[in-house]
Amino acid sequence: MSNSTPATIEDVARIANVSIATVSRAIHMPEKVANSTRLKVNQAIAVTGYTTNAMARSLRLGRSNMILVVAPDIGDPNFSNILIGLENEARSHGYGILIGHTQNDAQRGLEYLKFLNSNQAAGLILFTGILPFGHQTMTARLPPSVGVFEPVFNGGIPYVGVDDVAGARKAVDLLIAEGHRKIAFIGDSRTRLAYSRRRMGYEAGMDAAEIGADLRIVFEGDGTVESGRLAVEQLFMRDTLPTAFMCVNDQTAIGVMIGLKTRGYDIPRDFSVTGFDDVPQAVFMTPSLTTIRQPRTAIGKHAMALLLELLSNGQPTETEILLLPDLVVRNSVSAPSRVRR
Amino acid sequence: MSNSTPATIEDVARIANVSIATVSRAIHMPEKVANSTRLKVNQAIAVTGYTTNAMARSLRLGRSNMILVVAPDIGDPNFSNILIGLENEARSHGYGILIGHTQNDAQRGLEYLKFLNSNQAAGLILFTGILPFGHQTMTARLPPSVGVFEPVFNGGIPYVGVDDVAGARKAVDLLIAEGHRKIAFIGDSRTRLAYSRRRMGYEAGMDAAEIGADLRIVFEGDGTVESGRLAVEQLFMRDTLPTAFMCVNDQTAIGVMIGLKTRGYDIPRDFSVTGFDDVPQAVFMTPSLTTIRQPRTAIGKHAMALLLELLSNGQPTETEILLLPDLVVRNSVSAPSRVRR
DNA sequence: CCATGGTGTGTAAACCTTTACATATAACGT
DNA sequence: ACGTTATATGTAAAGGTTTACACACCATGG
Repeated sequence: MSNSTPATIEDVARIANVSIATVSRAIHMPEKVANSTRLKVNQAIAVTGYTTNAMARSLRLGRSNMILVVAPDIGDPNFSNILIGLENEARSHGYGILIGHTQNDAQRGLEYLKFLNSNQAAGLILFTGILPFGHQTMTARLPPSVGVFEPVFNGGIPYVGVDDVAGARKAVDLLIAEGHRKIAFIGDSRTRLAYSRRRMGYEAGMDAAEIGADLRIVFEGDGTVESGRLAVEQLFMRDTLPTAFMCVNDQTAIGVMIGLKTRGYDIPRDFSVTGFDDVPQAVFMTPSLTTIRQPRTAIGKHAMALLLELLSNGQPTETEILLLPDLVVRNSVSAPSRVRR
Repeated sequence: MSNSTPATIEDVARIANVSIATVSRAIHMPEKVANSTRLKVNQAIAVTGYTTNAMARSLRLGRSNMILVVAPDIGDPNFSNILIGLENEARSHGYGILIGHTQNDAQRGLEYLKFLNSNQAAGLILFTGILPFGHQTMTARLPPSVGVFEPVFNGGIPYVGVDDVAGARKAVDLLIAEGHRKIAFIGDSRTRLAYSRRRMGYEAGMDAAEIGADLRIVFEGDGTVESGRLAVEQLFMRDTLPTAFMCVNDQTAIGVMIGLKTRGYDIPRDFSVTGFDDVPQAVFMTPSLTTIRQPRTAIGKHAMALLLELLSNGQPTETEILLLPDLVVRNSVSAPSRVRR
């Protein structure tokens, strides 16, 4: 029972008085063994406390039951919730999850490539738009892979993300519904494709409301808190000001709010602000931030489901799954005040 | 080269014209093989792109090179940074990290126990004070293990944490140095041992300043935002109020600040507030929160180093490592105002 | 009664390493 | 020259599992 070495399939076979092949079958193809035998085997398993040695199994099968998740930054607030979705889905199908984070370092990426090459992972989930494997990327033999959030640069890898255009549209539509016309978009078209798409949502919303280019203000930031603050500074130097700031993400929105508060303005009385992502601190801001919530757990779940399908079928059913994010209304948006500047 | 199946040690042996044993030795005990041979082998490895099959290796060696990290909540802001420390240290010693989160569910815990029993992990890092393996805990055969943050209930498992007493002492000393005498401690003696220790730091600081029991106020909360808010409500109903709130963690401090702001008070002019942990949103509060920062990455690094030592030595050098946390001074503390209430 | 087929089980090979042991060669001291 | 020792390499077993193949048995249909 509490022996020093774990029980093997052979121990079970001896006790159940069958061959090891039968034990293996009783476990993995129960319908192939007689009821009476299956019973004996199960009892023997209970007695010995046997659990199958995953290493031996993986070796024999030529594939592991582990899936590698590679992310540039584990600390990213998006990450942990997506991970929950990934993990739940994986576990319910007998897979485990292995996490690697590259910190955008090609050297570290290579280690994961080696890891993959040594067959230690059956599949790969990528949290970055570019393969983190340095210059060997092109020749790399990858296991079935799925991208999260962004299409992976090297074609042929399906991905699961969020419909950024539709999400951004929800934000701009809210502002317009509240009566705003002159709405600034504080964006970032360089770092992430998702950010460009959010801009598209903004433009589409403005188009739909037939708000002309003269009332549109687009500030190119870089998605950081500081860039939001900077945007406010810059816009204040110009002549015309918006009544609302639609920000490409929550970080930027936080920066905008800091900038506005520093200048003594009240949000949302003087200016409305929206974000995107719903990071954890969004709810703790004063005022709490109206934003677009990433369906993080769902993204994880879908990504893993897609990967598992890939692992069994070999062919992806879909090459792109976009989930619809929700608008979270909090206190940073109101109707524009009549008396303004 | 880009074959369908990965190269094995046999391929390398054939090309280098040596036996597989020599290849294995050239890799793992280079000093045991002649220079010329080593060269041939290395070339052959380069040609074939060989990487050793981790599963076969683990099977033969009877242990894996993976370490399981079990945490109740991956989303915990403390988690990701500790993970970075764990991961860096592990990787530099040839180990990989596997993450499991139990969501405090015994069923899930059992799955990890099975996982451990099947030898898939060489060691275990526990992020919880209790073994998450349900009632089987007592009989469980565990691999070398290290706790993080808290001593693990089942004795004999060394742990790495933070010196909560000293950390709390820093907070109370700051308040006293600013001139506060009547300092309330909003605590939680039930859920985590760490929280009791912080209380001890508070008492020690008050003792050292010779502040009597009549000026000490202790409110028992439960470490949540809501309990902080509640504490304010309750204390306002009593006669005497403190000039400063020392909170057992940042969540509680956030609640206290919300409570005070709701009543129209200004922080830190009317009341000073301190937290503990330095969660990410602490810096985004208005005012930003003065708190005690957990040395998260260092905790991870030390925990893993201790585990690796256990894995090689078998015996822990130390049974408890306490790291000293830093005081982070922000804007939620000032001298008590003369005119009050 | 025999041919056929289905069902349940066993035998043994294969997956890829590592390493104890054996062996071959070289170096050295006498 | 020969025994002794050190050095370098090879042979083969072992680790725990899965599964193709073979086999035994029984039922069915003619």
